[in-house]
Amino acid sequence: MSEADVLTPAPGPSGEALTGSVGFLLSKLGVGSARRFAERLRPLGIEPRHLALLQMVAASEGRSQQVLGEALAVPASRMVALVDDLEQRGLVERRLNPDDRRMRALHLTKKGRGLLERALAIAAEHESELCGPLEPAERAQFLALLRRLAAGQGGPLGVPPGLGCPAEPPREP
Amino acid sequence: MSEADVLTPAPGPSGEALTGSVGFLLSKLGVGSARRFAERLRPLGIEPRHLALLQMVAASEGRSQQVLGEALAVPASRMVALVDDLEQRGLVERRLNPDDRRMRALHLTKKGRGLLERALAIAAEHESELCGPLEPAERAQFLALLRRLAAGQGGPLGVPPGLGCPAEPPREP
DNA sequence: TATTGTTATACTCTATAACTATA
DNA sequence: TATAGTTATAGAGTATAACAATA
Repeated sequence: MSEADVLTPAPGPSGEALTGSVGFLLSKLGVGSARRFAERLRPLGIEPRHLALLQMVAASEGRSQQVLGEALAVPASRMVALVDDLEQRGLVERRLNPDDRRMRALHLTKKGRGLLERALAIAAEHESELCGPLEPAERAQFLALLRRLAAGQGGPLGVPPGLGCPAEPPREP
Repeated sequence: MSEADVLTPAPGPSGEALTGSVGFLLSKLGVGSARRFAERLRPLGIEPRHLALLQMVAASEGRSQQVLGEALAVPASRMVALVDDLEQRGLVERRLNPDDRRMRALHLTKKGRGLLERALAIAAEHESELCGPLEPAERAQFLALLRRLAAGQGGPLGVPPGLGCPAEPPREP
């Protein structure tokens, strides 16, 4: 067959209209960043979704699964698996509430606290790498613009977006 | 039960460390933007992934499925379903290549061309809405910063990110 | 024998809705 | 009866690998 005719590396610019748009770049950068962050987190044995929950628990210890699930916009049945993961790794405890024994109050273990710290350090690293191409002033400006856009979208700010689909689509060849 | 104790609306700031980060906001904005874009596209009967393919076909008509699949980083078996969708809607044609009858050369139909134009108009609308909170100068600056970051990540620029997971997680209550 | 496109299988992830225990 | 949490079921979507036609 004629390689030059059919196997040309890439079929052209494919549409500057999209590849140069804010929406396209935002989506591409967001997905790429999330994927690399998940990879950085992997040595710790958790995924970004677990970190989101760990932070929630740390920020308001002793809450029930239901309350945290609502705050994270995660359905109850998924919360079970999420908390199971963290509990199996000894990062979080389910404590029975003596007043209402239907509820499980979530608490961080010492191990969980330590891991959360390490995870946040990794997040800071990731942030630096991500913003590497920008000067400090540009980085601050970029962050400010991102905040303006996020505010324009409405909705609760603290709710993570990625809980809807797997944090890192399997990539091993 | 004591509502004030357990049902407090949101368990606090939940971790400024993440919610204020570039990575978090990028991911959140990217996902949100993609979701709303998919909704805008729905009346046309296509999803963002179809638009990406339509653009590819338009940019280099007559290529084989395999070539386009590689350019979009989409595995062959998924290309089949993607092209099926577009063909069933009469937007794209599979033409047999007389020289090598294993290949299907992809061509846009007249209807496909018309729909592509409308979709691009919708994309422009979406872009304007997304950037609504920014002044024109800020918008240009923001786009420039996004491009710098995207360049820093390496990899082909035109490859869309969202083809890995469903463009719009089902949301009907 | 190698390659293009297709189909089939198995797997992962999710939400919905029963189910258990407490209230 | 209603609620917190759990489990079971079914559905969507994917990649891997077998397959058919053509080279």
